[in-house]
Amino acid sequence: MARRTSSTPEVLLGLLTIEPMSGYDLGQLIQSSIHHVWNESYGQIYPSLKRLAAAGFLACKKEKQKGKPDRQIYSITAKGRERLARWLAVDPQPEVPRNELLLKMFFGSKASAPAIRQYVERMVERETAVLQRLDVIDREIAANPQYPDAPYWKMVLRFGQIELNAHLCWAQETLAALQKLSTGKVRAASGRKEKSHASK
Amino acid sequence: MARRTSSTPEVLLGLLTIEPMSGYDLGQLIQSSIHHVWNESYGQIYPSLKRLAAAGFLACKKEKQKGKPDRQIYSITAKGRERLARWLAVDPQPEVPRNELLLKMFFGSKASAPAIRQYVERMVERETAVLQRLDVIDREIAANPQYPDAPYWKMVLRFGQIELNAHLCWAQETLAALQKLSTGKVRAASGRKEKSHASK
DNA sequence: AAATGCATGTAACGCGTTACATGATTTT
DNA sequence: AAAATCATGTAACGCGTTACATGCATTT
Repeated sequence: MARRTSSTPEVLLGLLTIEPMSGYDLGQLIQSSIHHVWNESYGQIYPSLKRLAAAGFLACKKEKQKGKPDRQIYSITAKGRERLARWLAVDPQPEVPRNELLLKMFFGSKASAPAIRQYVERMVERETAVLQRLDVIDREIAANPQYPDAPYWKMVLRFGQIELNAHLCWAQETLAALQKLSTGKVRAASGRKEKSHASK
Repeated sequence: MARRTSSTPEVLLGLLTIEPMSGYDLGQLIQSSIHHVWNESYGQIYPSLKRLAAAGFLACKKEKQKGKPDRQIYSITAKGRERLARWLAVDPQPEVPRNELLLKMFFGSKASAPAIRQYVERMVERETAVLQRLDVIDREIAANPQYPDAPYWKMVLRFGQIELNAHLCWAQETLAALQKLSTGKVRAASGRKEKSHASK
């Protein structure tokens, strides 16, 4: 019966080791830091925080604001740190791969040649943009060496840079192969026409 | 309210363009072909096939077997091919990234140094093994050039090879960085001890 | 005698996104 | 006047895995 496998509570615990924050802050921080590695929506964040606080992994202080609703500021407890440590001691499990681009390419002969080329070109656009964003993050990390996790953040960042560059290499190779494939087909077709009387 | 985004029906339609098959066959085929790109469990496959057949995207023939239960052989219909083509004409959407290894590394300072090294070493073991499996698949594709999708299968395969090699490069770099980080810490700690009287 | 494989399927459950609700403040 | 931002939260729904059920045949 589908035992729990989600890391959502641990992400929140981990980010709250940086400093106490509200659910809204956590959502913002996820967007600006680990967005390329992990994602959480508010629909997950708020209920998770409540459960974690109820179980004693987090403490919650209400911060009153004029006009705006109260901010619920959560901070990690000793119990929460223990849970985070237990989770970090377990080897990370590989994700189930789900790559829609590759899936569609796998059925390439059923798609149009321009459509497939566009799959790859769009991917190049997307990932080139991400690479540029990683450069910005790189400078942010370099500017904040006071955080004890900074060297690890750098390693995570390097993963993204190396992987995305590899993807771009693949894209170049693939666009060339697609080109060859379509010209090859055209030539074979016109060749068949020209000497169709000689076939078989 | 969470409109449908799953590609499960289309995977099944796509694989059934190769040849008519049963749900069990499809499960086996997924394991042996696109397992590194996409995954489906029987709990998804069987109900999906039923729905697709009920909607006219697939036809179903019962094949009686002695002893064993009947095999339900599904084949794609013209309507099914249209649906597949419509799906292939839409640009693939990038997946939401969820990489537990990188997530745990992000919180590296809260984990033990040996644990983190092990994250990376285990990944190297896993992905090295996958690279070898891809080599086997490579030879299988080369031995079966009669399938019209074979050139595309090769491109998908190349993606895996290039990406995994990039991961292994990152792993080398990261293991070296982790080494430096821990020796640096040890030196700083022993340095502090030796001239603690001089500190601050 | 017990375990594994073939082959089909259903039920339960956890996960995660999206949509919606609220309400004040600030910006356009 | 309308839209966006801050800030919190809930409800509905689809997705996907796991566990279970069945039953015969073959293997250990």
